[in-house]
Amino acid sequence: MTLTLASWNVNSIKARLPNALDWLREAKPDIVCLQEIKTVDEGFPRLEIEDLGYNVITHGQKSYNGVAILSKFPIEEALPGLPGDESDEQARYLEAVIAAPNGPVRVASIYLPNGNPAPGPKYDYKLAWMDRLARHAEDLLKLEEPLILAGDYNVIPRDSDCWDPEVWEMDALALPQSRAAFDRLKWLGLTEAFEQLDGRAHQYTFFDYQAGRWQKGHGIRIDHLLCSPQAADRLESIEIHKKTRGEPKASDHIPIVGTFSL
DNA sequence: ATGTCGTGCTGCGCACGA
Repeated sequence: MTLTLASWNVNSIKARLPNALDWLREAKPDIVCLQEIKTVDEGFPRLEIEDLGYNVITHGQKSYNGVAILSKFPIEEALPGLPGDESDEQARYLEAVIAAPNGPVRVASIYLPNGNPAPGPKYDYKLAWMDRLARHAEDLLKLEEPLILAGDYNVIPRDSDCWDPEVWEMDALALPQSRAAFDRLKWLGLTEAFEQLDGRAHQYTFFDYQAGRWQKGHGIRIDHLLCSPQAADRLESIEIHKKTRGEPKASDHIPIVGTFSL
């Protein structure tokens, strides 16, 4: 029995609906973590996606951000919002317990703040958010269950995860403090799926719309699956569905899909 | 230095975020 879990920043689910439906029909992932749905819950095209056999939960917001989880299996619990700051109004985190056939799997859809320009208040917010994520992940790891934190982390883990490190040197996605905060998640005991099973350089999940980045092959790898030991042990493959980026009206992000023997 | 998308209002072009 295998379980496939995907993460995809769709950059507006309404603008991306035809692309998303096509990809769901073709890739048939069991669980999908979506980011940047850019709509309130009521605006999410729930019926169209339910028609493909998914249960749907959303944590939406007007215009910006917003995350969702789609699951072919029942969703037992929905936990919107990252703990640790009651005053944070940005919809960037949605956690769920999913009743997979071989037992519960805990999943979170994560849209980590971009943080530019750095330094500045937006970068401070990014680092504070990452600190909250680490503290929450520490709690979740104590549960010792299969856990996958999937999303747009807005962190380029290594220089070889972009086409030109000099372009990104001063950027919030690649600054040493951002990488250190990402590393901290791994030191807690989370395994980054692509690094673990593939690890090749220059395998990108994002190509900016601007400056012909896609045409030039100038991308970055910023969408990641972070797995607890109970999930990492069961990780069988990891794939970046690059084809989606070449479709008309594509998202600037590409789905990343993990297969687990769970 | 710039490039392109998507959203929503100050609205039919602009500001903002990425």
